[in-house]
Amino acid sequence: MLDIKFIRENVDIVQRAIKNKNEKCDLKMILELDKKKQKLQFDYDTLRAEQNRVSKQIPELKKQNINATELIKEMQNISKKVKALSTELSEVSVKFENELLCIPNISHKEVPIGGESENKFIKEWGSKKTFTFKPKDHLVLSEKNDLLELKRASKLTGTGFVGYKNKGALLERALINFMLDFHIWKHGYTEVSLPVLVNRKTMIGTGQLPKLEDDMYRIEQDDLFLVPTAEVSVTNLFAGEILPVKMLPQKFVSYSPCFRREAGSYGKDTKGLQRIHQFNKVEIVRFVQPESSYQVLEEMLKDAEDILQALGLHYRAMTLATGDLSFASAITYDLEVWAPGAGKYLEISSVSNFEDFQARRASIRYRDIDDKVRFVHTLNGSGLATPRTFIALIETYQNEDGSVTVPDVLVPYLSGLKKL
RNA sequence: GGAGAGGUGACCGAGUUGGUUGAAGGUGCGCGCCUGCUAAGCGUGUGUGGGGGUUAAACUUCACCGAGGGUUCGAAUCCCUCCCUCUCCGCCA
Repeated sequence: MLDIKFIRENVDIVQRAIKNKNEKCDLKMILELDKKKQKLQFDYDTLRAEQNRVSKQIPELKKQNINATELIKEMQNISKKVKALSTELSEVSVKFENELLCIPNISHKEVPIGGESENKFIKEWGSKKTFTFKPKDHLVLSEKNDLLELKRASKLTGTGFVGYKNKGALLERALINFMLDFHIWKHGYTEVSLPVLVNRKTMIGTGQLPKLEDDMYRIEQDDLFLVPTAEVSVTNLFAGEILPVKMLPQKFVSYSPCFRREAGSYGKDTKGLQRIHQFNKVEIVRFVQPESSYQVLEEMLKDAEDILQALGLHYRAMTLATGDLSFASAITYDLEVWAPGAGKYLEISSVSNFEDFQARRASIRYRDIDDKVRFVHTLNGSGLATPRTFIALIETYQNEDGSVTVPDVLVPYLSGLKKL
């Protein structure tokens, strides 16, 4: 959420930000609602002050045995007016708040403007592996080694739901543990394991709602949502709190299943593990003071990169252009891992700085050394999602006979198994 | 799911015949003093958000005692709905 004061004073900037992110919000209406709300608030306050003042006199009069029925009668009118104003005010306020929640975050000045084609290359690590044979894709390799349970899993739920099996299940579990351990012991994150079912307020806090309701799985009976990422539960951990400054920074790593309806993306990258409705991910989240968030963003990018490097997977890093940037993010780096069998890069991690956008929505603040209360900055990054890591890994480490060599760092996590 | 208890400021905890209680008291924390030692004492200050006001403060006003409604001239206090926590029972892993 943006600060309404900022919006009032920077209408052009906000308008441009909306356009750059291809959002549709009626900024003009929001400003009108804002004005209307302010006026109503003023009228209400004035009348209430009067009401409070007189109401205090009544017990005084009674004490002195003076008849107050006249005065009370008078006040009945004011009471009615107060009620009417209050109703109107809360109606306008609700409308205003709802509209305000639909304004996206403003992108950082270094973010390229435009659609996906404007995503900017930052760097790459390693190089596309060369093979003496034609590399197979993950579907063929999985079939050959009995790693996945695709058809039967979709029987259970539907298309877009997958199962891991045999050494494939082992490998996926190994990846999760390896990544968790890496972030905990090498990067100093604290692990949290939180509910994957969250309420509406929580989903609003991180910015999934109201905009993306159609992309979320919802349990209608209880009005709960399945999280699309652990970011949601972890970021909202401090919702509504004012943290003492000594509690900052906080760095969390959390493994969770993620649920995404992927509404409107049917037919795109649907093969195997590429785009699925449920997958596992290890997520890193940080709460920091504003002045350090951009330095921390770089650190987090490196944290995600470290995993790929440890696994020996070639990747490149991109800065997402405004049109590709998520609603709540100010800047996002995407890591794209090379999948030799598929012959393309797969988005495997997003590392984002939300600045105070989520903190405002979820009201996550801290008391600074000067005793002022300020919003924290929140950041998160995938570190990493397992399905595409799985793809890149088996495609990269495949042998001509279709077997897969386990990279050294994962061997201990596979109980010494060196080949799939 | 059934029965009961409860949700007040950073924390603990008063406040239920509605009215100087935005909230006693305590703890913690800030500042000052005293004293000097493994600490204590004394004084003083200490919520958030919105509006007005100021160069900035001061000051002023409104709202907030789980959330939302209602009753009333007036509600933390009464009524209704919902949420959450705890205890016991049942059920299930």
